[in-house]
This record gives sequence, structure tokens and C-alpha cells, in this order.
Amino acid sequence: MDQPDGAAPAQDRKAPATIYDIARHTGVSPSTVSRALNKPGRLNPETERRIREAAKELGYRINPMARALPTGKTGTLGLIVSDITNPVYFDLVRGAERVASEAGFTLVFADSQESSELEHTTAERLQSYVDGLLLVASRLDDRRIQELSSVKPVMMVNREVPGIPAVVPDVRPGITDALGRLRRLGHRRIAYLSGPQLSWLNGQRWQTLFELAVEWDMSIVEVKSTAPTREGGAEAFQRVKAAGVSAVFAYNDLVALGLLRECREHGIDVPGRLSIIGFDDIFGADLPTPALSSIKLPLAEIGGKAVRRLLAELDGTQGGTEIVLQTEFISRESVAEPQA
Amino acid sequence: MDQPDGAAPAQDRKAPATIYDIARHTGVSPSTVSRALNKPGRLNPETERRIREAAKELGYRINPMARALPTGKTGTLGLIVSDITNPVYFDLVRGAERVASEAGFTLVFADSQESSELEHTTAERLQSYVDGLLLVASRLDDRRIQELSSVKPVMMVNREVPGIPAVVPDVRPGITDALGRLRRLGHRRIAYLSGPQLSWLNGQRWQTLFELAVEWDMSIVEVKSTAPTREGGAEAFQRVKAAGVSAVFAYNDLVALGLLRECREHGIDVPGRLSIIGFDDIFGADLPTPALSSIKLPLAEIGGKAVRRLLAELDGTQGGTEIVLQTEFISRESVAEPQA
DNA sequence: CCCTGACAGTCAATCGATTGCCGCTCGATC
DNA sequence: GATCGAGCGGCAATCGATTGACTGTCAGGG
Repeated sequence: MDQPDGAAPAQDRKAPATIYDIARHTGVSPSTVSRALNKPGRLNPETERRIREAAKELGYRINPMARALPTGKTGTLGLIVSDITNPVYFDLVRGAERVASEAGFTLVFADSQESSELEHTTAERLQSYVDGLLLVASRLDDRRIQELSSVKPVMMVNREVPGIPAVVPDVRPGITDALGRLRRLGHRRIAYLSGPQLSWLNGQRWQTLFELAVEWDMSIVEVKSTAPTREGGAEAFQRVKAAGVSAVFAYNDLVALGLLRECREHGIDVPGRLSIIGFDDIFGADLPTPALSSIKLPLAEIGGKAVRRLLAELDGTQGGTEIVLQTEFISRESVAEPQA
Repeated sequence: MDQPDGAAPAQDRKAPATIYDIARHTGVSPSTVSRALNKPGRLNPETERRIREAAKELGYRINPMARALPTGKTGTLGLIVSDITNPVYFDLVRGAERVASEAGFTLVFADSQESSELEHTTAERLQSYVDGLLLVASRLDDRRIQELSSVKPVMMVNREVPGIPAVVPDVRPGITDALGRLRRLGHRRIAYLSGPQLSWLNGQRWQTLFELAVEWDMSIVEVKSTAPTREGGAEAFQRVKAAGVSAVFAYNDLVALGLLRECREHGIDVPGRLSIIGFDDIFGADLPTPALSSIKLPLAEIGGKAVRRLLAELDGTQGGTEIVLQTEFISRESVAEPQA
């Protein structure tokens, strides 16, 4: 501290109490204090009580850094998402946060702005702080993820990587339901407005749609979008229109929302001329007119389960297999039978 | 580690390299390594080069815990928001994150679920991890905040507390513009659908509206909402309707959105019969029909500035006074002249 | 009466990095 | 040629908590 004396800038902070203070206060040794606080029952109940009391009195708060040094455990988990401004992550983050703090863990949180490079940097930086990492919809390649996981436990969310534990949704139920509905309404030719090539979920969605469409004898085309955002959706409008389909699935609700808005602006009737279905059922999907139909992920549950699973991994109680959660089709106004 | 031998649960993680490894590798002492890495120029350039090289080669990553112990600095900032599922925090969080990571700091992030109690617990827990705390729209009372700030630096965002540095918006420009517009359109009787009593911004908004309305000779009433959410807004519909006003400001966009939807469902024409204006201009405000007008906060900027200011506080270069940022009225379809 | 062992508490090493102080070397200065 | 000081690097203490090994005590069993 090189503060100019006499001119302490802010109020002076009192140094926090340590186990040494408590030890002095109660006339025992620091190691006894440590045990009193961490290994209930190891000590004489009376001694333990006295120590606990003194700790309370002195306002003792454990110093996590100091503890982390010998134990190697920080009590902290890292969560990296691809884009924090995507509402889809709300519930996921909250679910994760809840479970983590119930378990006495702290969540550290970062976003990679859809950049694989930035994600890597961030992951490495975070890794030295945390006990384990949650990678949500990671854009990293398998090798890099495996590297990361050779340093500290890594849990994948919404993505699968060989050898790495994961919590993922099963997109099939939701898609089956949605596509079935379209089919019954009379749609025969549909499009998939796709997302980032590096997105595992994008692959899943396309794959599943494709297989089902083929199986049900519907025709399907992929239309590429430039970005998984509202802008990306809007920008793809002409290509979707040109594809001559009666219904379109969009990679996610942001894209769907962008497309929907653009349709309206160009006087394309939704759902009359084009039915639109998004994925994720984010905040706001129900706001536009027509309200957007979407295939919903149980995000909060995914976040919670992912943390729980990572926590289990941490103390060796590994869950083993991968966890899969179901999706659900939320039908709103953006779907109807195609105009003759 | 009490792993059952022979059955190592996951792949074994290699211990990360330390300065001791580097020291051995290059034949110098650990302290020299430390200096090479932290005090460029202090050492013989050649020695420094060799050490840096070895560090790179061994994949050395500093152990933040170990560093934090002697220095007391963790390189980490805590950010607590009242409700992470409120889209208003997106940009704020992202702005904060960006500045923090540019400065080599890591953001730890938590939400208090609108609970003052939970916020307090969280703040205390976080405080032992971080160098400083950012409290966004805190629901804590002044005394508790001052307590927190006597332990480690605290920066208030969207709230003022005596003696604590803050970054806040000036709601006046946006409100003036919006209210002026209403007045010119012919509105004379307006309502404010208020938010949480503990919210400082809620107070600011009401105060400012009230003063301006009085000054401009418009009548104004406060209608209470039960929660600062869409549900809260919907739930207040009857009370707003009963108030017999031609325009309403809502505490935030979530509330406004809820109210807007409910109006539509009850066949109340917006903006014909009722003009609605929200605050924050969150994601989705432009989605409904009619699109919601809103008074926008420069959230990303607020987040960034708050972090910068806290960082300055940390190394004594305190900015001194409080930072105030301007608001802006975003006019959309939910505002029109009142029906005769 | 001695031994065993449970129990309570202490000692001291350790985690990884930082830093004040010291010592050596060497060239410049008087 | 002795002295001084700058430059370079090492020694060892320190931050706060954890933990294996150890000591001393006391009760109960053989």
C-alpha cells in the first residue's frame, strides 16, 4: 500500500478476522480452530462451541483463497455461454445459479460473444479460478475441449463431445410434435433456416428435421442464415421467400423473430402464406402478432442438472452417462394451414 | 484425494506448472521467476527472456489463489443484480464484462431474486472472493450497504446511497421528452404504474414525473403494481383502467408489456384509448403490436462506466463524484393522441 | 498394575506467489 | 587502488488455512 499518508482515500477497511485471531481469543491453536469449523465432532463439544462463538463474535469469514491453496478447491464453478444477450440463457443461468449456491458454490460467469477464439481465452482464464467448467453451446472444437478437460473437469451443455460428460436436450419430441402438426395442417414443403455451423444444436435440429421429413415424405431445404440473431433472421427473408415453402423452422427464436418481423414488413402473411416455428421459446416469443410458435427447451432444468452433475463429478461420484432432457412444442399463432 | 486406487474416476489431471518448476528448469530461484514475470526490466533481459520462454514452454498459468494470499488482490469483481431474468440487465452485464476483462479482471455474477435478504447473503459470500462489489439496483437498506463498503469497495449502479460512489442515469431528459410529447398530443391526465418501493429508480421515476406533471399542469396518479414483471403489469390492468387516464407510464418495460397485453385481451385500444410508455427499452419492447414506447437507459455504458470507476477506486485513483448518464425517449406505436 | 485405545489438542509442513533485505560482481570515480 | 553504487539475483518470511503425525490424558480391560 503506497497511500499518501494522512490522506487515506476512502474509509479504511478493517482487516478481516482470521483463524489466528480466533485462536488467540479462545486460547487454542489455529489448527484447533480449523478443525472446530470444518470437522464437527472431532473436538470436545465445549471447545467447539467456544470457538464457534468466538468466530461469530469476531465476524469471522473464511478466506477462500487461503483455503484454496492447500486444498486446491475454490468452491467456484465457471459458466461460459456463447452470447449473454440471448434471452435463451436466462433460465439456464438462473437454474445453474440456484443449484450452485444451494451447494455452497459460487458461479463465475462469462460470455464468448460467439467467438471461438474468445471462448478459448476465457475458458483458460477461468480455469485457474474454478473447480470445474460448464460450457454451454460451446463453439470450440473437440480437441480443445478435451484439452481443457485434462486440466479440470468440464461439463458440456447443449453439446456432445466424445469422452466429456454432457447435459443435452432431446430435440426429437418437440420436433416430432411440431412437424406432425404442420403435416396434418397440409404442409408438404418446409425449410430450415439454419444457425451457426459450429453449433451442435443446430446440427441436431437439422438432422432430426431432415430425417423426419424424409420419413414422412415431406420435402425440406436448408436455408443458411448469417447470424443467430434477429438481424440474421431478417436478412434471410428473401432467401426463405425464394425457397417457395409453406413453413419454416428457424434455428432459434431470435432468428424466427427477425424473419417474422421482416415478413410483416414485406406484407407476407404469417401464418397464412408462411408458418414460422422457432426454437427455445425465449422471453418475448409470445409478444409479436402473430405470436411465435416454438420448441421449448427445459432450460432451467438443464442448467440445474448440469451443475449437479458437475458437482458430482468433482467428488468422484460421477453420474456416468449423459443426461438427456425432453423438448416440447409450444403452439402459438404463427402456425396455420397453408393457403391454397 | 481419497480416490479408490486402480479406479481413477476420470482421466487424471496433470498438476499445473508453478514458478518453482520454471525456476528448476532455468536454474534460477523462484523469486527471480516471479520478478521476471511481474516486474519487467528489473532483471537481466537475457534472464528474463529465458524465464518467459520456459514459462511458455511449461504452459505456466499463474495461480490466482496463491497470488491473492500475499497481495490481498484477487483480480475479481462481483456483480449483483436484482433479477437476472429481466432483460434489462443484458447489456449492462455485457458492458461490465467487457471492461472488466479488458482490464484483466474477472466478473463474478449473481442475482438476488428481488430479495433483500438473499442479496445480503450473496453480497457477503461474494465479498470474500472479490476485490470490489457492484450492486445494481440494490434492494438493501443504506446501513447494510455502508457495512459492506466498510469491508471492501462497493459501487452502486442505478441507486444512490450517501457516501457510496455510484453510477446512475438521469431520468429527467427521457421523461421530459416523453411527457412533453404526451402533452403536445393532448394528454392531460396520466398515471404512473409504480414498481418496488425499495427501488431507487422507481422513486426517481415517480418523483420526476410528478414534478414535471405538476409544473406542466397535468394531473398524475400513482397506481401500484404487485411485482415488476409482466404478470405484475397484467394484474394491474383493472386499476389502471379504473384510474381513468389517457396515458400511463409503467415502472419498467416488463410491467408495460404485461399491461399492454392485458389491454389487448380486454379490447382496450392501445394507443387509441390508452397510451403506454415503459422504461429501459429492453429486448422485445419493439415486438408487440403496437410496439412499446420506452425511455431508454444507456445500459452497456452504465455497466462499463461502473466497472471502470470501481477499478479506479481500487487503486486509489478515485473519480470522486458520481457519474450520471442520460436517458432517451424511444417513441414507438404505443403512444398517440387520446381519443376524443 | 500395565497395556490399549479413544479422545482432545498441538506442531509443523505445505500449498504458490510476493517482496523487503541482503550480497555479490563489476565498472566508474577520485 | 580503495570506494561507491548500480545491476542482478537469492534468501527467507509471509499471506490464511489445512492436515498428517504426534503428545498427553484418562478410562476400561485383562
